[in-house]
Amino acid sequence: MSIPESNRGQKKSNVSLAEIAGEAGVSRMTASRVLRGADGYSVKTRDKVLEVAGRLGYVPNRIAAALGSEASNSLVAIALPTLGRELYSQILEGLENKLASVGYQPIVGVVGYDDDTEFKWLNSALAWRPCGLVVTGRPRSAANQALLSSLTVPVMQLWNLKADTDDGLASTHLRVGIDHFEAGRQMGDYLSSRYRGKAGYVGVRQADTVLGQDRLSGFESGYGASAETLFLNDRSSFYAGYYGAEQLLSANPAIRVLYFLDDNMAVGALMFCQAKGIKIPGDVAIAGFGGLDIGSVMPATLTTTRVRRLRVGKQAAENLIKRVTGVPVPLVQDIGVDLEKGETA
Amino acid sequence: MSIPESNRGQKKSNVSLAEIAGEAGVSRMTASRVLRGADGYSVKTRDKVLEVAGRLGYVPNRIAAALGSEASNSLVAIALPTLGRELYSQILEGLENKLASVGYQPIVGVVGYDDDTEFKWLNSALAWRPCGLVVTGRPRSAANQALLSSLTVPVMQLWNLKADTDDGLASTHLRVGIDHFEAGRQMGDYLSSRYRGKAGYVGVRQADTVLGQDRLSGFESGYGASAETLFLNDRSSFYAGYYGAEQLLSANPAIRVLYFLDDNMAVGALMFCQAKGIKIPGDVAIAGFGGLDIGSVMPATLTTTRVRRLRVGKQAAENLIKRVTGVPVPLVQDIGVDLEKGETA
DNA sequence: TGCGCTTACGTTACCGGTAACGCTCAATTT
DNA sequence: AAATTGAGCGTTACCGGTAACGTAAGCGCA
Repeated sequence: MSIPESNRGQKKSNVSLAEIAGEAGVSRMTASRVLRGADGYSVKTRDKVLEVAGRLGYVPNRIAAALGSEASNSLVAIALPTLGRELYSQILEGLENKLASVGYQPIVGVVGYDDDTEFKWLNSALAWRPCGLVVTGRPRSAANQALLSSLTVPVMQLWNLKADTDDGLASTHLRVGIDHFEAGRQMGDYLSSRYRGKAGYVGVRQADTVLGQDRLSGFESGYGASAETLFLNDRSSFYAGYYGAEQLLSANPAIRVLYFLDDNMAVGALMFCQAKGIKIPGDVAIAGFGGLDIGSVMPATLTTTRVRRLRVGKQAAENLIKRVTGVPVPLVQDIGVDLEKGETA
Repeated sequence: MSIPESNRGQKKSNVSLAEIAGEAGVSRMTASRVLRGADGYSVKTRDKVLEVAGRLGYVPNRIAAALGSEASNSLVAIALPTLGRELYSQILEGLENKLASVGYQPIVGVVGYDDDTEFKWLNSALAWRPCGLVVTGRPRSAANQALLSSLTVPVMQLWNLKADTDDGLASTHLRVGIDHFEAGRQMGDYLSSRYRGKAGYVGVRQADTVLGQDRLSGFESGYGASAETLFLNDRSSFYAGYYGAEQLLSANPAIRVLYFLDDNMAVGALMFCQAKGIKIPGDVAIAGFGGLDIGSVMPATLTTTRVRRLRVGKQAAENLIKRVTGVPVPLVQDIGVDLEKGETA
């Protein structure tokens, strides 16, 4: 079964274990052992097999391997609400970095905040029998809760740490992220130490889901007063912040402190105030969340909560893989945040 | 806190075709036909099989399907240089949207601009026998060129349209993206119609690769003069633009027009100029590339080249899938760009 | 010399699907 | 009435690996 001389180096994906074995004069099983780095072969055999595999350009077939032994699937399914903004795309970068470094491959899905989309995606992703699943923590429909709870593969819940939000994840599911209530509380606390007066908050709502509710609650708790709120039916964006600030401030001129869902919006608001001659932080103090790069080059550096997004992804991947491979790992891991005291508040 | 052996539970998805078939009183093959939507069964049989599959919560095993028929792999491997910034993450979002809508799954890899990383990733991704491959067009090492050229699955080259850049992609490979030379030329042309004087350009270099070279060439061609250039060994960022503008302007005070690798950097430069009291566009005109959202809320709207990033991804996925399924498709497709005449130039 | 233990393999039986082909039987054609 | 057809379904043989088990040769040791 040797490959004709003329075919060398072509059609890589046609080279199978059987061909390697034939060329090397051993059984398929022996070739398999050598190529997997299992033991049970002599140095001579190993060298011969590796030589042939290298010469023929053998690429192992993970599909067959995965079918053959249920345990050897190295696919990790990752569902993210969105990718277009820095937050989740950097988390994904962290996830991918770590996964790739230990030989795993991510299957990625963008499922928004819609239960139905998520449900469908989960089903098609599970058809690949991933060895692990990554989702973001959030309230879920009963169907999705049931599906996630019925799984035997490890599930990692990203970003949201709180277990008591009704996210339908069983207590065996892993969590890596931050405590959003605490992040909001910290910011509210800091602002209340420097300013008095009415607080305002601008966030967004997507598919009937209000994003960042825990942070808002924490903020109000820390600030010691409830905030005037405005929820835009939109994605978070610079423009949403610009527009939101305009709306909220004109409706509530007494607002002294403005908190935002994230830095994109806070920067937009900053631009709005700058355009309108509203003094920051003299007239209105502004705070965001996330610690995006843009904050650091603004005319006034943004007061925000810095989150190590790459780190969240890496740690999530690491813990998930540990669980997959049977290494003990903490159920919940808090990455923590840093309050960035900028010039806008 | 750690739960070592919780992996041991019952497998939810061990419902196999055989069980469905048994329950429904038909052969595996018939159940397979029904579940795949192939033909060759009666309405009665179909209803029975579907009922059983629904009741037992059958999730098809794509791994087995892919092994069984070489053609049925619905995995698409996607290699991106980075994910943290808006550009590639939005392209990925577009890719994923389209792929998911037609039942395909993306396997994602972040390979930077390093040939070795890309080579390793390609090999591990190919082990999943994807039905298509997406990479970004750029100069490649001989090994990577050879690998890509030896493949029998369709390859989609993203972003860079030019065929004559030494990217090692065979002429059968698909391309979707924009003409970067033309985009630069257009901008240079526009700026030369409004300003005279020395031009400057700030870009970045990563892993010995100068990014956006074609745009720079086009820009110089359109502007009618070569530019003072500065290449930072860094990722593109607001801060890089801030710093780059500072460096280049102090070294060449005569610069009248500043062009940047992308909008992130242009915005950073804008901030620098604003901080230093340099009038825009009175003293220096600034132009970026990409059309990021941030540009539209700046105190002065950014002059830039708008690119529909989501569209690039969607179209790339669409063309690739067409090729995979044998539908005729243009080899090269230009998404086009729009010159955005803002207030900074 | 015979017994057990290793080492280094080979054999067999799957994993869960699908392609290819074959069979049956009722409806239609000749 | 015999021949032809095709819808509907079953059988067989894989796909390319891996787990589990079997076995022959070599070695130490009683």
